[in-house]
Amino acid sequence: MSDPRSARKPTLEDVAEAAGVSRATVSRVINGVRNVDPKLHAIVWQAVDATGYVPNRAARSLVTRRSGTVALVVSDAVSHDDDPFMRRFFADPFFGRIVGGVMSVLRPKGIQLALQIVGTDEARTRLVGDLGQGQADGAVVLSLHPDDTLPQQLYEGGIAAALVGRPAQPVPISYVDLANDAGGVLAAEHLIGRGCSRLGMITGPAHVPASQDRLTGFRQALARHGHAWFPTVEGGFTYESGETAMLELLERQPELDGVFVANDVMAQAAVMALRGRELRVPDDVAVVGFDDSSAALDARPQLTTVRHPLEDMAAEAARLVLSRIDDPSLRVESVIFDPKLVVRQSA
Amino acid sequence: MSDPRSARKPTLEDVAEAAGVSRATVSRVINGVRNVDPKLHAIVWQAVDATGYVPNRAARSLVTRRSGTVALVVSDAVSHDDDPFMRRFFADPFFGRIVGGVMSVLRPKGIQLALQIVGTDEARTRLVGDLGQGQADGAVVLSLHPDDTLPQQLYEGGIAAALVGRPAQPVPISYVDLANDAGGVLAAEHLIGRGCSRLGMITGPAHVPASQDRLTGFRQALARHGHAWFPTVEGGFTYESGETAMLELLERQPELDGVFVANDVMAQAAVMALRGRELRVPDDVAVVGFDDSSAALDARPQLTTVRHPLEDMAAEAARLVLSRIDDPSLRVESVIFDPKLVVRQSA
DNA sequence: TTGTAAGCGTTATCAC
DNA sequence: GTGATAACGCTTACAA
Repeated sequence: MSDPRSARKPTLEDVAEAAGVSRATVSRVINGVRNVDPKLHAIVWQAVDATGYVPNRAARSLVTRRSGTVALVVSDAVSHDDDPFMRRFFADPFFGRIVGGVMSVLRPKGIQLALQIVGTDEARTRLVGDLGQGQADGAVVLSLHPDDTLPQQLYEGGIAAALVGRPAQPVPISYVDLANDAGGVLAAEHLIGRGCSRLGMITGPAHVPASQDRLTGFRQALARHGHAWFPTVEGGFTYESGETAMLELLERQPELDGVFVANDVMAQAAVMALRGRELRVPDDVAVVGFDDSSAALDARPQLTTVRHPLEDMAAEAARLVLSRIDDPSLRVESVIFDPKLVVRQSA
Repeated sequence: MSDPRSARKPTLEDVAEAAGVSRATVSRVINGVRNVDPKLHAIVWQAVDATGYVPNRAARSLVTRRSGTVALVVSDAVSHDDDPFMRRFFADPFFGRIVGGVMSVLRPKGIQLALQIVGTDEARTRLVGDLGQGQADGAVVLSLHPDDTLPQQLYEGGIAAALVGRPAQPVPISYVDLANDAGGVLAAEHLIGRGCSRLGMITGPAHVPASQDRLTGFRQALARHGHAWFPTVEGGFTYESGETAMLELLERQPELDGVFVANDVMAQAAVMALRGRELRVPDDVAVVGFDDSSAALDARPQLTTVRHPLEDMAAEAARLVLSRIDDPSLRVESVIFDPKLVVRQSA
């Protein structure tokens, strides 16, 4: 074959000719439509092979009105291109784990994943238009901002979509989420179970619903055990903030013997801060993290933590989108995952 | 608007009617072709607005033979769906940083990013076919395995592509890479400059070209300064392996006063291991990492490290692909980035 | 069971 | 400068 770029790519017509049948028959064979003579079946596939035919997606979706693509949309408040937040976001395992989860269900079905980042209202509106036009058949959505309007717009646009994480505002769109409060309960029970009595918590940012829920669950479980009050310090899910928060918590409650930290990265930092204060983990202070990320494994001692099954959740979100594409009349659905406690060495 | 899903989407024809012009004129206006009466220009855009028209990508690319999509291909040796390696890969910031870099150049141009994972030879062959057919106009490729055949296949298929990282086998395809050896030199000079004389290195996996280059650079620089030999231990780029390697290195050279570690994660582990041995960093042993990842910032003391500008490199790879799409006759090009030393506290 | 032919929504080549 | 009109490659009634 000469220059493959200039060479005209074989079409259905070419295959048909090579097989001595009509274009329609070839199409049927390729798409696995029944009512085709088994003999032709073989002949056609042979011709496909001989010609090196590959279906043209554009032509196909033009008529089927299906793109065979699902979009993974990251919707953020403000993100010009070199937005430091987005830089951090992409570098965070959170993003990759979701991609991996979504891929695990899309790939076997031969469905494409198209990545979309929308930071402005204009971009959001355009996205909904593009999706409505069929650029993708549906979307798995990561809505990063509490008052993001995208979920509502997707609903109004009639787009098949599923959110990863409960929407801050109630919207008739399917979503998957983690029972974050149950995670808080798990942490509390474990800490109390091992005899801790002077507890504290390093929370995530107050405006993040998941943070709130973790705190709520932790608080309620402690209350059930008679701990009406405990000190909390708000962190920002970063290592730095975890370190600072731990130190502040220690100041507020020097007798501390157990901490629940809203994510592993901060927990890892907390452990280091405690060691810096000559406090042994878990003997003097027990630490429970959240996520079961690599930070939990990389901490010394390794972190006892609450497992956040992000990959599974993202995969389920993809499944929700797919089933809704198949049958748009399906009712809105939410799937809540239960967190599990992973006991290691820090508590 | 009734049910947006069933509603027929407006086409060029509808806009044309609303504007009182022909389909062709509307097309011209939308695509910014000159030779259009400025008055009509305004009228048409108004009609577009009024009708809520959004161009149909499939129809457009059917005729233009352009998909407006670039693929980000991850080519791995063996990856069935729940392959633990891929799980780790996606959770690693490496992946996300590349996505971010690629997106930063694609997004402003309105080009889609389609993610593709190919783990088997069959998948690779199909991918090349799909790309040849125009599923995407080009590809940014992450080839994870030393004897990956994909680069060669892409070349033979005449696909516009650029690799992130030098291909293990020489192939006439553009790529971007980091001068890893120069990074090794930087580390050596710095360590020697601060007076270290009993040095060692924790390398990456031997089969990874980048690992080799970092070692080579480090070795050559040391040789220039009269250090003919130094102990090395091979790690696997993981925290765990960094910890083990550090301990072994210490056993081989108890007098160690400086280490170069091939990535930050292992360096972070090394620092912890040293502290566990009651050795102060950097006073007793200086540590230089590689990557300037979040692990460098999260380590205590924070890591002096060699910056790996992954985002910039990925962005450049995207640019190479784009220019090659524009002009397929462009010659193969490689862009090598220079690493920089980031001095913090560990050395 | 197979073939014929009518679109799908654009862009691009012509005349006008 | 603008408007018909012919592709682009495929799926899918409808006929045979």
